[in-house]
Amino acid sequence: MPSHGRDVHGATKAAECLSCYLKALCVPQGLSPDETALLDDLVFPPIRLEKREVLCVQEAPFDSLYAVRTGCLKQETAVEGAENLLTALWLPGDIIGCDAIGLGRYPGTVSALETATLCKLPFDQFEALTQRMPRLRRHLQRSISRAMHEERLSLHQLLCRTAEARLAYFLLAVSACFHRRGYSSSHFRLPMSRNDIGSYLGLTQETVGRTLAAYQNRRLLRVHGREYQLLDIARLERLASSTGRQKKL
Amino acid sequence: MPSHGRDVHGATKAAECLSCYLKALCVPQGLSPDETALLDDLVFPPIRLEKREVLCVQEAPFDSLYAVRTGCLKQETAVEGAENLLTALWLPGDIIGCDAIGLGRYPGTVSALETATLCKLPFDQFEALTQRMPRLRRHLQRSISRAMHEERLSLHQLLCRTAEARLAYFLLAVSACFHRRGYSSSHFRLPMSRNDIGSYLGLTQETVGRTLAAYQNRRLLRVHGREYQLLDIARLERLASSTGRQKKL
DNA sequence: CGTACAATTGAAGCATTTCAACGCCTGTGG
DNA sequence: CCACAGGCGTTGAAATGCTTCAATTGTACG
Repeated sequence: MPSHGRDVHGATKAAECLSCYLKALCVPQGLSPDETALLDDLVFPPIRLEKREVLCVQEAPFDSLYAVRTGCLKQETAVEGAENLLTALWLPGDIIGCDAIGLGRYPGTVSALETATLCKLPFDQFEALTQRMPRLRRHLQRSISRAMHEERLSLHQLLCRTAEARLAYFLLAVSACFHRRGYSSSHFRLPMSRNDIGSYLGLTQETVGRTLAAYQNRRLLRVHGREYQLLDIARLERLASSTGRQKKL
Repeated sequence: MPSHGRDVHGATKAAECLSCYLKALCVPQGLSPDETALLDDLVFPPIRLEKREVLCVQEAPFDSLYAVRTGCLKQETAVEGAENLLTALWLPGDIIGCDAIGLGRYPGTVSALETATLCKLPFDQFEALTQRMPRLRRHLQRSISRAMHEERLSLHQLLCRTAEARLAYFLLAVSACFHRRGYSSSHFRLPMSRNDIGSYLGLTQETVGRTLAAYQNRRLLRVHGREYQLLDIARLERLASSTGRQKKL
């Protein structure tokens, strides 16, 4: 494990972190300048991952959280008796590793879907820092709790929905995420294969493709490879929040 | 909010909590006697909820965690555009409210499926206490992180599985939970209606019933109303860990 | 004993998977 | 330059599994 503190990167680190447009998402609001400086010391200079490069492998000991600055990463978990399952997807502003704290190991293999940059946050140092900055820990705890609820709710909703509703839900979630980061919410590139999407939603690649084609015929969106353009978000939202099935009275 | 500390219940509280067989699950291991005493002060005397009684309603401000001592509770979340969704299920030893910390509100209405007893843990006092006992907070954080991963994984697995595999998975999870608490793992009462189970797994009540009947015909288990007896756990496990579909190549 | 709710069963329709075939693009090696 | 392989996406047809709807039986509780 590399040494931390003010090393050769010391001069630029604070500047980078402060200028990072994700700052508000990674760290709690309302830290004093002193506190901010302390946190900055922890954050390593951004890591760059090329497409298909691996950040961590399943079962590797957990040691760091990572904040996504740019790009898109996926987590694949191998479960016995089945092939790999795409269990998580991270876009800019997300924090990787929250699901590894309890286990002490990374619960899946994380790799970049396209060139990505990340901030590394060694967890033991982060923990030590929270002794002096309780807000920091509370912030993380809240994020995790919130993510837990959102994920629980969305997955339970998806369980009883048709492919049509699942995909609409998924695309809108991605769209909302991009929007929050300042990107366009209606026009974006999602560098996942149909297979990846299917694995994430519990569908086959054929069904994903067919459903996208059906959307296009209905002028709800346009897809070209992995470029998506949402044309009628209101209608997509209606699709996403219905089960997709004919009402049962 | 009721006052805490050594009140009329002061004399019995510590004794109750120490004798609770769930203690190892609620509190971190290795606390000193002093620390244990401090924690005991926080825990209210067990609350008793009758069947169908409500612990908290959706959107109510979050103020306490609850540890389940006996009984079984469910969480129903109302989402617009659909009927209620059963989003969580708690058995003895589980902690209620982890998904409310981030939101600051309870994300669903929690009610007892049968008579239940609970320990109430006011969260602000718990937070204050963690200042003196970092282990306590770390313990909670780990539990939450672990639960997050387990839930993420299991729900993603369920998404691509047949009713047969979903039910087997569910019954084994319940069985394992009872086993961990010292109850029989093969013979238990699960006081949920077919509808509840269906809502939790994203199936209809008819499918749940039919699948249970099919299990019975294959001598995998016996069901009588809400009494379950697992006869062939090994075979159920094989069912649960396969998708239930004919292999794709 | 009767009502209300829960569970079961049957039949029909629908959605998704499976399997197979094809087109497209990219990179590789001749 | 072309030929070709491999990955990815698309499309079609058949089979499977689940839902829907409706009718019936069973069970709990006044």
